[in-house]
Parts: sequence; structure tokens; C-alpha cells
Amino acid sequence: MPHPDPATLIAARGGRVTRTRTAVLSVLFEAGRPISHDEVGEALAAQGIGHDRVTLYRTLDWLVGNDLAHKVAGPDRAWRFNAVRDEGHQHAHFQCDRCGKVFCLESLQPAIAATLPSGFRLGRAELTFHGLCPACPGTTLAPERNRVAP
Amino acid sequence: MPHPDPATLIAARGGRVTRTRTAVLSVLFEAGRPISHDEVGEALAAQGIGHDRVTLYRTLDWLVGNDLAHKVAGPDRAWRFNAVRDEGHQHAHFQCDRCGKVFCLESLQPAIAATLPSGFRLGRAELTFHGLCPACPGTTLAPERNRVAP
DNA sequence: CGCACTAACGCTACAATGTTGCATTAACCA
DNA sequence: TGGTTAATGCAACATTGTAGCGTTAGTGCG
Repeated sequence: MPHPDPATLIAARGGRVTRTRTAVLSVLFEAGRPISHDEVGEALAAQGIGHDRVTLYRTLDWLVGNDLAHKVAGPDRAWRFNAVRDEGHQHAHFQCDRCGKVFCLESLQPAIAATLPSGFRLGRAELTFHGLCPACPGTTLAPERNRVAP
Repeated sequence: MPHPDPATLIAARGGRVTRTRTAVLSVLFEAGRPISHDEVGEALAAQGIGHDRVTLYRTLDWLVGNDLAHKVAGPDRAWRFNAVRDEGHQHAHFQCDRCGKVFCLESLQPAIAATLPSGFRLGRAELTFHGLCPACPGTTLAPERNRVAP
């Protein structure tokens, strides 16, 4: 199964099928990992699709609000977006401390055995690993000294 | 002893013991949970301590770089800082989806059983729970519907 | 104590990321 | 095909964080 059809997914949510929305959703599907607003913009530019910054933000927000995308915090205080595949499927993330890229660890099924203190009502859990990705050289630094390269 | 003495901790790292540093570290100790740069600034103002925005950022960064504070990503792309108590002690966090506050779950010892794909080198893991804190009314929303636009 | 050295401060200016308001365009439906 | 309005695109603004640089004040030493 390749990727679902963006236009179909968008229409199913009651949204208008516009060039920007279908293109953005396609980009997210093809990326396969959470990418920043800026990376989406570059991909659109490569396709010759006009991309106003604000429209892009709003498009991504719409996708998130309609369960077609997820929003995860990146290491540089910029959001990363990835297309939702299996509804309700939980997976962990990996953030590279050197290049700042974020990866989905789809296959990872962490066993989280935890009981929250009373009063806290759990919505969801988010597990993020930090370290170095396969593409980055070097060895892991000591925790707390990890800084993303400028 | 409730909290360690900020001045002693700062001097032990070879840093100069300034009013801003001791005050900021005290504030972090008393907060007991990760607070934003802005909340630190308010606390300093309440003590009548001058607080330049830039100085505050640099002070917090210095504390983080010297293992006296931790930096965790907040829900609103602003960093939260909390004083380090036990060196090397790992703990989970809880983010309230309504008020945005972040809490340390000191007592939580999650059993994370996970194997990373090959090539990834692990530095540290970060476990964050989302939901509603004891102070916020309401019931938890479905995951991913927490930020739906009106 | 008083002085020298320089880390730390605090000001200004700037950069990056994201938001608001509003007029215009184009997707959808009858 | 034409009307309705969701979606777009532009401009201006808000928030969070950085860089440069002259000034202040902690610290060590005589």
C-alpha cells in the first residue's frame, strides 16, 4: 500500500480540495518523518507551487486539526509535521542532537509502565529519544550538553 | 535540608556569585517544576531584582551548561527550566494541554524497554505525558484534538 | 582595604518562528 | 453558469531567542 490519496482524505474531512493542501499532504507522506514548516515550503517551491508562509502555517494547522497530520516539537523550537498513517497509532520519536532531524520510530513499541499522581488526567504519552542519527558522525555527548549545531 | 545553597553550588562550578544567578537558582528550586523564562522574570521582579531579558537567558543557559538546571521544551515553543536535584536522575514530565504548565514526575520510574534501529546512538530518552493537570477543569480530549481551531 | 582584571551585566539591534486582520481569489454547489 | 464563502495571499505585528559591545561589579592579590 503506497500512500492514501490526499485529495480523497481532504474531501472526506469536509475541506475544500485545493492545490496547496493536496501538495502539502503529499509532501508529508513522501517525507516519511516529521519535517519543519520550512522544509515543506522548500518542497513546494521545488514543485513550482506558490507558497505563502501564512497559508502554509494555516494549511498545516488545518491538517493537524483534522487528524491528517501530527505536530511534534523540534529541538530548535520549530514545529515538525508528519502525515498520520494509522489512526491512533502511537510511536516514539528520535531527535538527532547534531543535525536536528526528527525521525519516527514506527516499529518501536515501548512498554511504558507508569502511574500518574492523582489529579492528572492522561491524554497521551510522548516518548522522544535523543542522540545521533545514522547520518551524523561522532559519538554521543554527555546528557545536558547536547546542543544542536548552529 | 530543603534546598541546597545556590551560592555554594554556583561557586563550586567556578562561576561568579552574582545576585541574578543566586536569585534565579533560588526561584528554580522553589518552583519545583519547569518554569518559563518569563515566569522566572516575574519572580525576580516580585523580589525587586532587576532582570534584563538577555541576562536572564544567559543566566539560565549558564545554569544549564553547568548542570545546575535542565531545559525542557514546553508546549508553546518556549523552553522551561528546572533546577537539577539529583545528578543524573531521570524523570518524566507532564504537560497540561489547557494551562500549558509543565510538571516533573519525580516519583515516576517508567520502564522503557526499547531497542533503537541500527545506526541510532542514544544519548538520553525523554518521556512526556499530555493531559490535564489537577488545577484545570474538564475531561481529557481525544488525542490530537487538543488544539482544534474554533 | 584598595586596586586590577575580567566575568557578568544590560542596553540596542537583530533573527527566527508564528499570528492577526482583511481584501481578493477560487472551490464547491444549486 | 453564477453565488456563496472557504481558502488564499499580502502586510503588519507578536513572541522567543541571539549577537555585539560598552559598562559594572565579583574576585583575587598586594
